[in-house]
Amino acid sequence: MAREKIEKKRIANASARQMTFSKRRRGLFKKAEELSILCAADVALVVFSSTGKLYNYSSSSMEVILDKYVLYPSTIQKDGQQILEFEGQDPKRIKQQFEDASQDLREELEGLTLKDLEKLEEQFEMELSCIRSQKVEHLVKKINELQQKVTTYI
Amino acid sequence: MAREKIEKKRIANASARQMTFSKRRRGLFKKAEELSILCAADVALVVFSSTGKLYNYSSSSMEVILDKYVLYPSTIQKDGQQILEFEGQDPKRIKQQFEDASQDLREELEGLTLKDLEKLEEQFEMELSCIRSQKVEHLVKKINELQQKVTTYI
DNA sequence: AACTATTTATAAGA
DNA sequence: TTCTTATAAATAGTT
Repeated sequence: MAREKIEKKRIANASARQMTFSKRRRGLFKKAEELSILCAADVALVVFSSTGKLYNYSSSSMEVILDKYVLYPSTIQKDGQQILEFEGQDPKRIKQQFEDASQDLREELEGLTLKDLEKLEEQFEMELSCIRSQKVEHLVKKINELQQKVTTYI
Repeated sequence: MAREKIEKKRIANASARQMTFSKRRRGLFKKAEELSILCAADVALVVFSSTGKLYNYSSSSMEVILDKYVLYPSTIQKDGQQILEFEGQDPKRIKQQFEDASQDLREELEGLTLKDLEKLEEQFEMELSCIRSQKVEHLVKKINELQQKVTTYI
């Protein structure tokens, strides 16, 4: 896309290839970021140069996106550990996921020591309180909205 | 990059956002493929639309690239989803893992409805009680073992 | 690292 | 949704 059109195949000259890589890599990462911002998409991009150097971008947490990829319904389901994925899903499916997760959890709990169990318990309590505060926040928001409506119509 | 320049922020209108997503996604994937071919680079691209649909591209095997990413020397190994594997691990690391998981959870909770939150709460309570009963069972077992020892040595 | 002639991508309109 | 087209952006080769 410039002085001349180039063929869609590996650039033979190594230094030209390196230069093109450097320019196009920047372009690609910029486009990835723009897509994620403009369209509220979640984007993960991993690039290894031909010399093995890593470049990566992710609009949120790389781990979260890659986990989401791995656990995507049509993607091969290799491990059953994911218990936090339920965005925009059918409630029945969420329920099933939780039941599966519970089953997995029970199985995983078998081998743990008491100390492990106590740590886990503490952790779950933290997550529960996290959910509860979110719930409260949600309710507060709703109440404020109603309040707003009421004040508007008085 | 067309009739008008657009601001680098989330497109407010949903259908315009969808249209832009569709166009730019195609563009991004094309650029990713070009980079991999022209520059002999290994590229993995994962995109989730705001509606949760997955699009992905990889110049070779997605799994191989992602593994390479995870195992890359300087990549921070946070492992947010692996919350049940901590036997023999550094307590600080476990703590960090849990904090990361909580953070992820908080982020994921943002978009949920009250009903979703209530279901989640219920679920976490179930899992918590599951852990607790496991803990009790563990203690009972330990007590029985001690009892056994005591009876043996009397 | 900068420049610039072209090619590409794409926002808005049809 | 697909096509068209004016304009913005990316970039290949050059300096």
